Amino acid sequence: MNQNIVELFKANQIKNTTQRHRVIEYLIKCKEPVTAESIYIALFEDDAYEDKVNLSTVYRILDLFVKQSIVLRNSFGNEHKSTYEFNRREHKHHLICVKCNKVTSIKGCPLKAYEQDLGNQTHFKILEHRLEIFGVCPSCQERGN
Amino acid sequence: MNQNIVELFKANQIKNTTQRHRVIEYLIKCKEPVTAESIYIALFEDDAYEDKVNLSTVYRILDLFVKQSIVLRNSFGNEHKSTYEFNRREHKHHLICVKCNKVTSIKGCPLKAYEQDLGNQTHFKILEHRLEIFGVCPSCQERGN
DNA sequence: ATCGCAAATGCAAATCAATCGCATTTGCGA
DNA sequence: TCGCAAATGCGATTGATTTGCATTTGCGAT
Ligand SMILES: [Mn+2]
Ligand SMILES: [Mn+2]
Ligand SMILES: [Zn+2]
Ligand SMILES: [Zn+2]
Repeated sequence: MNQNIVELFKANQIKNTTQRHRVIEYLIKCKEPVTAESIYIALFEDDAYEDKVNLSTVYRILDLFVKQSIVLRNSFGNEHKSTYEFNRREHKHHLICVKCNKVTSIKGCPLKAYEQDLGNQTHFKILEHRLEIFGVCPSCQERGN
Repeated sequence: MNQNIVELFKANQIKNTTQRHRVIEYLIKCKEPVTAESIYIALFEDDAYEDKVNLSTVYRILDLFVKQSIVLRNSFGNEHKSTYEFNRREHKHHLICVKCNKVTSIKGCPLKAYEQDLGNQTHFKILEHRLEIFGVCPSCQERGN
């Protein structure tokens, strides 16, 4: 029973259930965004617990976490499935290899000034942005094609 | 029978069927990205033709157009459905109102230099990027909330 | 520590976008 | 005009996500 997670839930008024605990514990360990299905499988295969967490429950838990901004939901490229990642509260973007689909996080944002200008020009109140950059990763370049 | 479209198809070795003609004709008219379903409905309601185009056919036609780069496929935010737009061959981004979901196209790209740097740092071969900016449009700001 | 009960979960069925199999139709080169 | 590969219509299917409902569980109040 990870005490940091208990605190996190308390701070967000989230009831501390076994299932929620396991989901967020797993997401915190993940270095890159994962699908609901892959969370389900990972928890299923985790020998530390005997029970598996129902897939609908995984979805319901993720919805809750996203609503509370504990977790971020993405969907890259034109995939019609979502991926989820623990919200580490750092503004970042993603670099995606079009060959192997590997997702790399990149910190640092080149858009501060641009957003300012854009707000002035369009009279939108700019809130946030999403930037995905596509390319071929070093390994895939080596392998050719 | 729009002759420009006939030429466009010929140039891309696409057989000129009634259904394809109607789909691209409609997309060319659209100012913003639309879903497959909304194309289907628009064609269905178009009094200029008696027949409707089957939804599967709309999807197949869109896949073909996307493969040929005549049409671009997007999916905004965390929507798990795609939108399509005629490829006007201009690099652009989208500004999306988080209240009314209106999508506005914005031309001009602030990322040229950044992509260069990023390629050098990560050794990825950078190919393209997708930038979506979220905010509140002027009308929604007026209406308050 | 126990109780009560609203909230959370499990399971199966439903939904929604997108895709597919197959019988029928159609565009287009010969 | 003909022949036929390619395209379409239509119904069934898939894959991701959501929902209804009966059962279980966490946790505040006793
Ligand atoms: Mn940024
Ligand atoms: Mn750009
Ligand atoms: Zn790669
Ligand atoms: Zn708006």
